[in-house]
Amino acid sequence: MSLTLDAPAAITLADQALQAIQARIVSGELAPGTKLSEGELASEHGISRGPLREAIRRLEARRLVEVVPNAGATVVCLTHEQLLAVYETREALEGMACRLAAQRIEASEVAALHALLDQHEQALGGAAEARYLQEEGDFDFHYRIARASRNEILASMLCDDLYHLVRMYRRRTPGDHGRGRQALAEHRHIVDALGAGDAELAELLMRRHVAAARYLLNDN
Amino acid sequence: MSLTLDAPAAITLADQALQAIQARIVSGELAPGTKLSEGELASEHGISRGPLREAIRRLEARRLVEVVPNAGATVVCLTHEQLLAVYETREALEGMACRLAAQRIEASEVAALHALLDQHEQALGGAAEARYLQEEGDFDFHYRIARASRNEILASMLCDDLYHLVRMYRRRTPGDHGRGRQALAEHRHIVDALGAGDAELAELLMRRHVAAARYLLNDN
DNA sequence: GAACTCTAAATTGTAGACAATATTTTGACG
DNA sequence: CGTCAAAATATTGTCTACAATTTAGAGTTC
Repeated sequence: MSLTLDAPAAITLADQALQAIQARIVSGELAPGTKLSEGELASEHGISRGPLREAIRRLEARRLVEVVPNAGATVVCLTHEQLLAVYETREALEGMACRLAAQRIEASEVAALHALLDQHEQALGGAAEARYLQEEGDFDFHYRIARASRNEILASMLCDDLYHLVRMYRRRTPGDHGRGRQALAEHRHIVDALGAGDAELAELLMRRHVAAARYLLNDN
Repeated sequence: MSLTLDAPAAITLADQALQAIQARIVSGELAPGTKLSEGELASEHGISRGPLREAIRRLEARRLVEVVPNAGATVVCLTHEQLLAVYETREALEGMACRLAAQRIEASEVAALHALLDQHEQALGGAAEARYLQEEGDFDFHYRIARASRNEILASMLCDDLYHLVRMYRRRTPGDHGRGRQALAEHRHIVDALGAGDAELAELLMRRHVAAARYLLNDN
């Protein structure tokens, strides 16, 4: 189960560097605020500065790094307000994605979503390590709905830009103790709305779902 | 009156090339589907291939060009479905921007928006050439609301990505004969909702406004 | 005459060297 | 001792050259 929405088989060195560095940022190995030296990173990845610069600029476009001309790049360091802004944007985009998905999703995809939620339900009672898989499963859920919108631009903005930021900061927020069950119930209602083709309801439920996650950001 | 949301004073050659090529694409000089040869463009702009490649990749991130590894870049050529997708995404983002703006906009900004609309009203009866200014004025209106959302990510997605695509394809769609007055009326209602701090209504009106523009895409 | 193959030209990907700018260190002065 | 200034260092921006891949075309074969 690939979580990264059909990652294009990295052909060029810049592509490989992009994916490698992005993974290091999202995993936390390269913490927010870390300076990214071109020479250092290039030798670490065994490539020249040319392709590495290209990777850095693409990470900048994805909002994972910030580049100051003549001064270099640093891993993005979001303020609380900026993280709220990410969730506000998510709410708008995921809401629309869910609305469109309700109109365009296939029955087989709805069935697959229900199966995914069954899986989550079983993992919910499980051990502590199941928590990690559950978190990733949550992203899988949202990825699938983004794709089901049949809107490539919308899906790309969510999957290529915002989700990486959310993952990056999720491990830093305490939150969701006992929210697993609640989130699962919300997911189930969303899939029901998708299956019924109720676009209005699907959008409403998704927006509430994302908003609920946003409210948790304030309790820390 | 700068329409490009605080364009950072182009310091680096790559920045200058980005803005120059972007202008050529949006204006139609570089038509959709045009092959962008690195060597050719580099000599045209009097720079080396290095900075030019960087400009190309940033245009790719803004969805104005498409790059195929080892094959080169072409100016993006949207299908009708993809253009609809742009408007669907706009509806989601501008709706949320308008909702947030209603909560955060300052009285002086509301007054400035009314003044802008007064200007449009006068230009409406005017000559044919006023049409052009009116079109640009429409973008100015939307830019200001995006900024008033106080959400940098949301504003950047609209101003840096989507609006360029919309401008690029607006000149190709026949549409809005006599829609000027209607659009102006919608704008006025939106500003009224902003001034009243009615977030729900502001979002609803903006979404309808964008949706109305989208429907026009089908009549050609 | 159409289709395939192989060669040659052109274009993109990458590496390394140099120039320009920022940062750090060192020293002097108040 | 702290602060400012200037040189030394390090880092980024840019250019040129080379390698790898794709594309165009000539030639051949069926």
